[in-house]
Amino acid sequence: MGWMTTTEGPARRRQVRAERAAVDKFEQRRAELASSALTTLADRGFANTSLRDIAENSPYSHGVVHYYFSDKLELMQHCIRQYKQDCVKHYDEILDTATTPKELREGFADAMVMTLRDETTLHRMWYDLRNQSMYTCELVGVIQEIDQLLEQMVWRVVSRYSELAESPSRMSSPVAYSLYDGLFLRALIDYLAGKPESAETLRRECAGLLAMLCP
Amino acid sequence: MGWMTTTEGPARRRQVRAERAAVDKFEQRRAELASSALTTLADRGFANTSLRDIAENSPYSHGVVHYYFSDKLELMQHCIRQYKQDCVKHYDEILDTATTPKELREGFADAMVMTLRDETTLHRMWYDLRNQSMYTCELVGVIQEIDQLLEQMVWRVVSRYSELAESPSRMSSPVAYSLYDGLFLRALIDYLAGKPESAETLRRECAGLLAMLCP
DNA sequence: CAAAAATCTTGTCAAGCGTCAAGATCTCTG
DNA sequence: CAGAGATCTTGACGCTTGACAAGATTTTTG
Repeated sequence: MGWMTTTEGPARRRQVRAERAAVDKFEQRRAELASSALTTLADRGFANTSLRDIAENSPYSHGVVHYYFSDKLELMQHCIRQYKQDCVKHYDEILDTATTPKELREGFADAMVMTLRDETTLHRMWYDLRNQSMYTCELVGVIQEIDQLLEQMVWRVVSRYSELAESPSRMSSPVAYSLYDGLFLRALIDYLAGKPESAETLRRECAGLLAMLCP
Repeated sequence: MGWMTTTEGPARRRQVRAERAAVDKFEQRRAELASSALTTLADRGFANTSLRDIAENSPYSHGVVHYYFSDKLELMQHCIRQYKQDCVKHYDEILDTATTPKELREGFADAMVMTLRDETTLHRMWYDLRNQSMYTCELVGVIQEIDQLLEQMVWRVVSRYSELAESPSRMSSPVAYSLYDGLFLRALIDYLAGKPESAETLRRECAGLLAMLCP
């Protein structure tokens, strides 16, 4: 046994390494294209994004898309999964650092406002894709994954707040998420409609809602 | 003076009537097309609806659209305004009939559930169009009109509830609307994803939120 | 280094889009 | 009823789309 048998000589090992490298490269290209797609989707919207647009925002030509993805839909799915990985990063560290209800309340509200300001178009895209999933059943699965992730994030905040405030939450996890989602979506729409003050409004509302959920 | 001068003889009056009839007919055709457009948008979505699709759901051929509308966008705008007229009808009568907090709470929750069940695709379309308005600034105006209408409707319910419960509301009008919108949108997504039980969940949540807003 | 495999570019295809214009058809007017 | 005007159909246009295939180019293999 061990790693030096007749069937696993140096040649074989080299081949394995090569295969792994090839796979990695393949996945890396897919990631690259998906990233270009995210950029494009963010500023042009699902309805107005063509595969050529996406390729133009990448180092490659339009034909390459079909080399790495079978379909426009498959690209979209990969796209959304990729978005998912970054979308709740900031929030968890707030949970760890906050030690008082007030701190958590304001930290969370801050984070929401930052998200609104710094990732405006990215979240516009999220809502656009989620809407698409109401028409395109192939997207339902991936969208649900992210929705779940976001719900869990909100719930971690709410239940931690409940701990710190020593008061039980008055709402279930899905409801808490729906409410915060409603607030954020409204703020986003207003923000994009040319009302920058909606950011500060969102801050107050987020903090207020948290206080309301655990009186 | 009066209506029988030399310039306003029978001929003139007939002409006026004809003109009015022509105008009415013109407006009626626009309404007819807008209605077909609403049907089409509701089941195919903004991204997948062409002017030919719309014409196919109408008694006319595709060319006629450009006889009554200068533009696809103008049709959309007319469309949305038309949707607006029906979208909050049911709710006001609940306000008039309810005499106790419980009655209002359950009446309102009922109405929301009915809307979810009976006008599923129509409201999917509403969210689709509202999303489009984040990319297409020509739509912002009309969308805001409806958003305002919906907000006012929610606010009438909340403040009436506050009266009946003899307890001041803890939330502003925009916040109340955002929260209910969040609940409804979530229920709609789940409902369309094949979870009919989300209707009953929505009922409980709507009633619960009202109770929470005015403790 | 040469053959083979992987990767990328380019050009093409049919289909569908919004828009428009010419002319058929219907309706009203004098 | 004849002519005029309003209304509607039909077919066409230039363009974009997702998809694909043939071949150029690069990378890997023996």
